Amino acid sequence: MQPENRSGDQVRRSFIEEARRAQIVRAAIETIAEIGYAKASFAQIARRAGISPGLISYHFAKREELIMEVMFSVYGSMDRALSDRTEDAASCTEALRALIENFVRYCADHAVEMLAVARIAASGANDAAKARDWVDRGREEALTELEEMFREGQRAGEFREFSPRVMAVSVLAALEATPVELIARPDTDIDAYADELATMFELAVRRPGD
Amino acid sequence: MQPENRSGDQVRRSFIEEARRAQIVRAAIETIAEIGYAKASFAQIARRAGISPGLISYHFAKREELIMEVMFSVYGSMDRALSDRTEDAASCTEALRALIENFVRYCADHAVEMLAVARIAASGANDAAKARDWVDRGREEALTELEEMFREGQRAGEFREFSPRVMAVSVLAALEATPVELIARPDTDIDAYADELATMFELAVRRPGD
Amino acid sequence: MQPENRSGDQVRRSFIEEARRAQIVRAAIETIAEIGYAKASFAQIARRAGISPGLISYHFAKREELIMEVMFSVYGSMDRALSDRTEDAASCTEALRALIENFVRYCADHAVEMLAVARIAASGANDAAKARDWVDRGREEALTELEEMFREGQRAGEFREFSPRVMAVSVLAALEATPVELIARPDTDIDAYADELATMFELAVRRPGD
Amino acid sequence: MQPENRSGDQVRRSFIEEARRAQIVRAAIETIAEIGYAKASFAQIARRAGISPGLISYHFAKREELIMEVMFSVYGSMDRALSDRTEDAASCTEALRALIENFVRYCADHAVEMLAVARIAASGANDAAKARDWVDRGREEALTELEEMFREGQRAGEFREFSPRVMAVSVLAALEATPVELIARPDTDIDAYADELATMFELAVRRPGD
DNA sequence: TATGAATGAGAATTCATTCAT
DNA sequence: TATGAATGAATTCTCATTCAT
Repeated sequence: MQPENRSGDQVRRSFIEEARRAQIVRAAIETIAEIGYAKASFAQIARRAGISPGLISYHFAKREELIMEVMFSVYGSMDRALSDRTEDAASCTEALRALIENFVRYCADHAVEMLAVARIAASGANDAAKARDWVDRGREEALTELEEMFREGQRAGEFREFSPRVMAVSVLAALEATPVELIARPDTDIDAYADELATMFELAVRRPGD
Repeated sequence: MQPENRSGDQVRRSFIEEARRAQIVRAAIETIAEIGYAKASFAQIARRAGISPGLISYHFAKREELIMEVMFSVYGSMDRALSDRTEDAASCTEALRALIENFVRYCADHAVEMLAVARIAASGANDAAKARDWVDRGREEALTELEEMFREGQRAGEFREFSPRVMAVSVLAALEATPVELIARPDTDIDAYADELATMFELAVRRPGD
Repeated sequence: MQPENRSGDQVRRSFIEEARRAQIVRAAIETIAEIGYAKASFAQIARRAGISPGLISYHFAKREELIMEVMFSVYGSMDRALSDRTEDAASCTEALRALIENFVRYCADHAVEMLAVARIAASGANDAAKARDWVDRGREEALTELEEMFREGQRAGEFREFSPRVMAVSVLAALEATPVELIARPDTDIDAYADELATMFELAVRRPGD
Repeated sequence: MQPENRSGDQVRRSFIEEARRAQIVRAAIETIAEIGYAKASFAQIARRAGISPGLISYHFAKREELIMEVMFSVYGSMDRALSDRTEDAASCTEALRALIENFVRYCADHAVEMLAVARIAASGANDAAKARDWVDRGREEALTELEEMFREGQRAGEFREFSPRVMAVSVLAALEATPVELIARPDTDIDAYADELATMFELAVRRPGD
């Protein structure tokens, strides 16, 4: 669901270095989710990680690199979680439901990460420009895949006639709105939420009368 | 669709001052929409307006005040545009369609403004905190109104049983996704887009079999 | 009690111009006394005078000029008030008492002006440098005159032996502390205050046993 | 002689950091004493300390914090120096003399510091407001203590009848005038100055005929 | 004369990044 | 590797002063 991975960053890194990088990325995610991108200075992130600000620069050449690592980390994990499970769908309707339910459940377990990347993408900061472009490309790919799925469902006579693009945009918007809602209302029944969403779009795409 | 207006800022302002303020607000909106909130410094905004950076401070006591004026300006105009037209709906279904179509058409005419306020709200910046709170309150009100509309439709037997909250969140998300889509694809047929969106949610809410 | 007057500012000024200048000087004095030198911007002074900030610059070439006019105005009036009355003293003791009592009474009537010039002199601001120098020269002259008075009293056998300089510094300090005290405690009985001060220094200077 | 010390700023600081802070405080004191509060910008202070302006902000969150540190530093040292020595006075007369002499001697050794805090207190600047309040409270306390001492001397029949308040104000004024005088006349004989001042006020307070 | 909008020169402050240790 | 002190660039904000009206 995301674009090509990190170009050619085939840098050999020791185990300990990888661990530090992961720790810093984790601290960055939490800090951004909690206080927002603009206030997530190296000082804040370092404080949360229990290290010194200089160490972040030691491990990441530029702030941009750290932010991109956040992206790779979050979307990598998300892609792994979602891709396994959407394959074996018997119909487009089932595939759509599976996609929505899996995504919502993933959000429930990773709301902080989702919030962090959303904040990065939304921030107009210079350091986040590359990340934003990357997210935008990823979003466009996701939209294309969704459109393709809708077109297939229409070809198969499973879905009614509608604009695959508008439907894709709306499904994606509804999905992306989930983390904020789950954080705002932590008591939300996840399965019910997922089912509501899936049902809503099932009704929106199915042939009338089916 | 937005919270109470500016408390008691009944400052008398000359015509020329009002014009300048409007010009600066306009330049701020365009700058934020184009290069993002974080990069929209006074220097950038002033450059676009063809004035000196100091003049912005001359007209707006704090950056926060400028940002709030952007909010008031955009949402004020939006409220005026949307409120007139949603009243006279014969049914909840019609009301929902009217709301969606009006909103989409408004977005088509004011995509830049909508993008700017979205970016302000998403920015974690300190100067935007008040604006973000204000938008959040407005969004919560909008959700409540939508939920109420759905509940009424359900009471009236017009809508099927579903979670008003999830539906409201999804409708709002789809609406809020519109400006980005319209800017990304300027050739989009607005009326078609609005109709697609309205139909989609009509099908999602109506009683099965109707 | 003050140094040579304004060097060569023999500018002819119309009556109306003099009136404006006086009005601005008055507003400056009140503003500085009330909110302090640092916050007494042209905007503040103009607001109090009911005019526009630009008009101050129209009448005073530099801020420094306005500040100097404040000085001339306050010390001019003070000199006039004090000089008339200290002449006809029969003894140094009487002269000292007359000086102290006259000064205290003058302070009581002009506390605001005295506070303003004190604040100007104490402010390290660039614009106040000339005024500060001028006050310093005036203070030095005043000290010299006091010292001379003490020496004369000592020569005449009226005063005990003491350091005229230390006594002069202390008398001046006590006098200069008066405005602040009178403003802090507006209910102070002026005549009693003046008498206390005069008596205190009479006892401090008189020959023991007298 | 000063109000309660810094509330609860028990921040752990490394040795090197403490040293830098002290160096900056020192540079601030000297700069303020030399060129005045208003001109003592971070740039000036940093130039004197041989560091970059940003480093001051690195060590002190706000300008106000630096200014308060100047206050704590100066008055802390002063309180330590004065409190030890005024306790064991056999009479009020002796206590008064001890107070005056100790203060003058302290001023002789710390004229620059005394000048700096006086300038801070006199500056109307916003950043100095807290310091000014603090000094004002301290001054009021000092006056109260002096008044109390005078009242006690009067009750004991040691002092004549006079207004303790006026005497306290005048003594404090004379003391506060000392640093300026000592800086203006560096050759002043300190012990003689102290003795003159003490004698002056002894004569002013003692019962006539004693 | 008078206005008040406009400028431009500082000011403090924030922060990624560097570097000596 | 790690620290955290230090730098320097960028930003907002303040104001005397200027200038078109």
